[in-house]
Amino acid sequence: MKGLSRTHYCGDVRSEQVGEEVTLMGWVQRRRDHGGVIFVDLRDRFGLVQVVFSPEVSEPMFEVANDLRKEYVIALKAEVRARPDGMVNEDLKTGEIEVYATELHILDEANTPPIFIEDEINSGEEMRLKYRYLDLRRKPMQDNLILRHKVKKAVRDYLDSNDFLEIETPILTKSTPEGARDYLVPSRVNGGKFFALPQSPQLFKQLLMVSGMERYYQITRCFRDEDLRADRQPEFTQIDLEVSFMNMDEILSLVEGMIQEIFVSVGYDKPEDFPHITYKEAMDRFGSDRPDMRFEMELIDISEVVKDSQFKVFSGTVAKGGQVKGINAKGCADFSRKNIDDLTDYVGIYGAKGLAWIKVEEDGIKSQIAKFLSEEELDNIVSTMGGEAGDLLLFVADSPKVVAASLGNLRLKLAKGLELIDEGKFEFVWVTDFPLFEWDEDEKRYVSLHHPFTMPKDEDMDLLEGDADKVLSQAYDLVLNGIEIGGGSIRINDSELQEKIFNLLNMKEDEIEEKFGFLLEAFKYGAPPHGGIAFGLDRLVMLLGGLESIRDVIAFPKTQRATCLLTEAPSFVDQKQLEELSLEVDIEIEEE
RNA sequence: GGGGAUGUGGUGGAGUUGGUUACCACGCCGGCCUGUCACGCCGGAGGUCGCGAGUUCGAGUCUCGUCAUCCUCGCCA
Repeated sequence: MKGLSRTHYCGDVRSEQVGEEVTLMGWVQRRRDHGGVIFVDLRDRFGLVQVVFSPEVSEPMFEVANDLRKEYVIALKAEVRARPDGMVNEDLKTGEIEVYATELHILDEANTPPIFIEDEINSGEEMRLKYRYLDLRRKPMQDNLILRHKVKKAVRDYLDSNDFLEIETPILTKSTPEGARDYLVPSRVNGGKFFALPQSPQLFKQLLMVSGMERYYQITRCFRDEDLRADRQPEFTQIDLEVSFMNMDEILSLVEGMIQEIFVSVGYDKPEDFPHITYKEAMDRFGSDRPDMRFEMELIDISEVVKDSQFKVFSGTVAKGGQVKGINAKGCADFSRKNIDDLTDYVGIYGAKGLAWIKVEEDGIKSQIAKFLSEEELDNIVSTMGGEAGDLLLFVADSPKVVAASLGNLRLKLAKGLELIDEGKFEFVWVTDFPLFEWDEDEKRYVSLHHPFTMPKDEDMDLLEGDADKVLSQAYDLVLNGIEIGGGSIRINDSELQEKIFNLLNMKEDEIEEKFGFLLEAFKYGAPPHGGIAFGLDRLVMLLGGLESIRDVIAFPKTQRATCLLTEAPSFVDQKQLEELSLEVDIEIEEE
């Protein structure tokens, strides 16, 4: 660094330093050449400061300043001066001063960057990902990573003060059945065998409870080889924790404290309300197990009202065990045919075969289904739906699953379109009382809704014999603004009950022994009651930052095809590497 | 695996019913300028229109295929 030693960050120079000599380092944001004087905005992580180069100070230095271009890395000595009258820049934290360069060194030249280093996004995401290191020079991206850091620090401070220990668990671990597809890692030493990257540290954290660690946490990477979304990456970060000797309510209030600490530490109001809703109620009222509580527009069941109607689409669906539900789009009676057709297409994505509508207008009802319904039935429907003049009532008749998915998502779409959502608001809700099992039609067996280590509710234990699909679990999800940010459960700590659950999942004795024998064995040596939860750090930071995608809070995220545009991973490997790993690749490798 | 959107100089976009030399902004290069801060002014360079076929006298534009990025259904214990 040409023997210089940095004395200040660019963004930190203030009027107090007027008259002092400072040594600054950073990147050239912009150069303004006025012939006789050159201004350079110098940028580092902490801000911008205006540097003035004058030939009167040093002719050779001025010549060097002439060669400066965007993103050159420079070091300089300069005198801090107050700006002349009327020259103060209100938009800059350092706007009251400028620094007069006395010595200038170019530490590294720079090619013209392919994307602009500006606060506003001026490039497509493909460019931003390919040149991620440049995208990360932009202040909004730096702010996102700073926010992420603050959240992690708040988590560590809070959990540390509550006697939690941060303990690492293996990244190379064992493939498990159930759940998401594993990322596999071949073992060279044990040819033909594979490690799996963890989908979560679930089994290890339970073993740590058997070890008597009592309170464990870890901010750790998890891997799932499934298709990506705006809020799903193949590797993502969990705030994972587990405690012994706490019941569900105690765990929930413990983590509510953590959430409060996080919010306060990043400058938001402390959230106070963490209401509870059961899974069933969430599905009934919102058509989702992660309801967005920032607005109303709940789903209303009209099955009883229409079950005997002449309109076969409604009555027939009810007769077959389906349901008819609707939502009331307040004030939307002026929607055009085209609008409604679009909404019909939209619910089609979720399997709905149609979307019935009723417009409630001053002079009566307008509806494509009015002719199939009696006046009394129509009146009944409108009053059940709370319909008033100006409202648009929208209905789906189908299986409960399709009704929930289509109306639940329609509710969200309408709310966004009608701007019913206060974007500055944070609304939490705990979803509890999840079913323990779900019937898998493809595999013709029960699968765990949460995971196989989840404790059934005490009062449902006897239902395990014969009525397994009715058993509720001691599982809980924390939902924020319609996004699941955390989920956990009280775990089974009894090897006999655990074996019974495995059996209900139709797992064979030898499979249980091979996959989970070590866990069942561990539970025979005194396992404390325990439970825990894992938060999706990326999603949480995304929400706190008011962002649309977790890619914006991950330094080097993957594309939707699960590739890295920067490193071009994944890639083919040498034949020699494959041979060492006892692997053969069964696809044509295209010539470069 | 399915549905949808997008792809045009370095970047972001426009490009009509298929028809002269593909346009604009920013950026870049050169010149001028001692108070700018998205500096200004003058001049200049820079394009296989993602890729491959097809239709046509003629394709950025139409058709088919393919690749990439994004949104999404399935999937995600």
